[in-house]
Amino acid sequence: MVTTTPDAVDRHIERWLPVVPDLDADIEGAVVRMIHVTRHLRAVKERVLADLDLPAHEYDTLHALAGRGGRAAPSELAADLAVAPASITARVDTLLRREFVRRTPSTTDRRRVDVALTDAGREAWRAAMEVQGDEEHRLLGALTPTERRHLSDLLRRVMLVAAQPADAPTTD
Amino acid sequence: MVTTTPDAVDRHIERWLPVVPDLDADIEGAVVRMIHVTRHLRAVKERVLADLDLPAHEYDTLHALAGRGGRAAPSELAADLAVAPASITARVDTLLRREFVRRTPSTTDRRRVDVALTDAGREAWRAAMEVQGDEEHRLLGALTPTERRHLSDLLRRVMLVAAQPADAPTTD
DNA sequence: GCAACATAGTTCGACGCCGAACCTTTTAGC
DNA sequence: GCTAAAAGGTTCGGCGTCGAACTATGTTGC
Repeated sequence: MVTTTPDAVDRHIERWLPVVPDLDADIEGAVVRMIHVTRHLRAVKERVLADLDLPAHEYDTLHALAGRGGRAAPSELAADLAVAPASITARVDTLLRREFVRRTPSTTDRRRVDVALTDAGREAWRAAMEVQGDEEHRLLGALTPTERRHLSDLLRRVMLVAAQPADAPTTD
Repeated sequence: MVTTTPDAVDRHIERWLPVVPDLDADIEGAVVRMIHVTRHLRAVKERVLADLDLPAHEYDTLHALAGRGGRAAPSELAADLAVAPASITARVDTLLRREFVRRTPSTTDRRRVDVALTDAGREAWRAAMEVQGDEEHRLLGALTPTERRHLSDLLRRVMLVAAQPADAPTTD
């Protein structure tokens, strides 16, 4: 007996159960659904930002920059975005061409470089922010506030395990 | 008062609240955690499969193939993997080089092509299957079976909204 | 001081992905 | 039958990502 309509993942699991009998429907279901939801959000974001001529990865970079008050080192952006340093170089290059960002060498430590949001960059970010997150609200709107809290809490506990190395002692 | 240890996402939200005051901590928290967990799983999978000299995307392709009984059309794989048809051509090309797969033109409809798992391919898939999913179990092991069911159910409801177009009437 | 090492960023080469154009075969219309 | 449209795959060109090698600057130990 099912209290809700089956979704694509229920069908996915049903299809796989015969070939992998020892499949935990809840584990597989949760994982596959997280993958689908994140992929969906990314796709919608990409579509929505297309109207502003702003690829998602450029928006992400502006966002990370804004999160640090509008100026940061490439290495900081790389860490915040969980991306290779080489990618930051490339992203900043293209943001430079659109004048969304300035790249100035540090005077105190001449290895360092400072990446700073221009007014145009901050404006583009703000405009994208407006429309951004709407889809997240729509999706999570399927749940009540209490359920959302619950979901967030469950995921936090999963996160904490993820942050621990696989062979660490379980500190129950 | 917090019943669990704060995680990286709690810190993320705390850092962003000042700059985006109308931020729903539970929505943002759930979304960002899903993104982190899926990214983590992908990274671990990549590392684990590296021992078998099997990039994740090749494993995924073998997996999709196995899910269809060992033979499928490129277009079916593209649909199952949510990937462009051109990518399938490339993936099958490299799997061919490793003899994990056979590509035979259909005799009945000569536009069609049949991609089939070889014994070596099925064996590689099985070996990867063994180690695959361990990390999923470890992460979700942070929850009790009941909580996992609950998590999966909450995510299903989110999925169902995602599958609906944004402007569809909410069929409460 | 100076040699050895560490750190910050960039350049380079290779890879996977995608959309668009393309080729071939099949199906539909008449 | 024959032409027009549709369908299945592949090729092509461009882009983003990454790891590794490289350059330039700082730091440390003696």
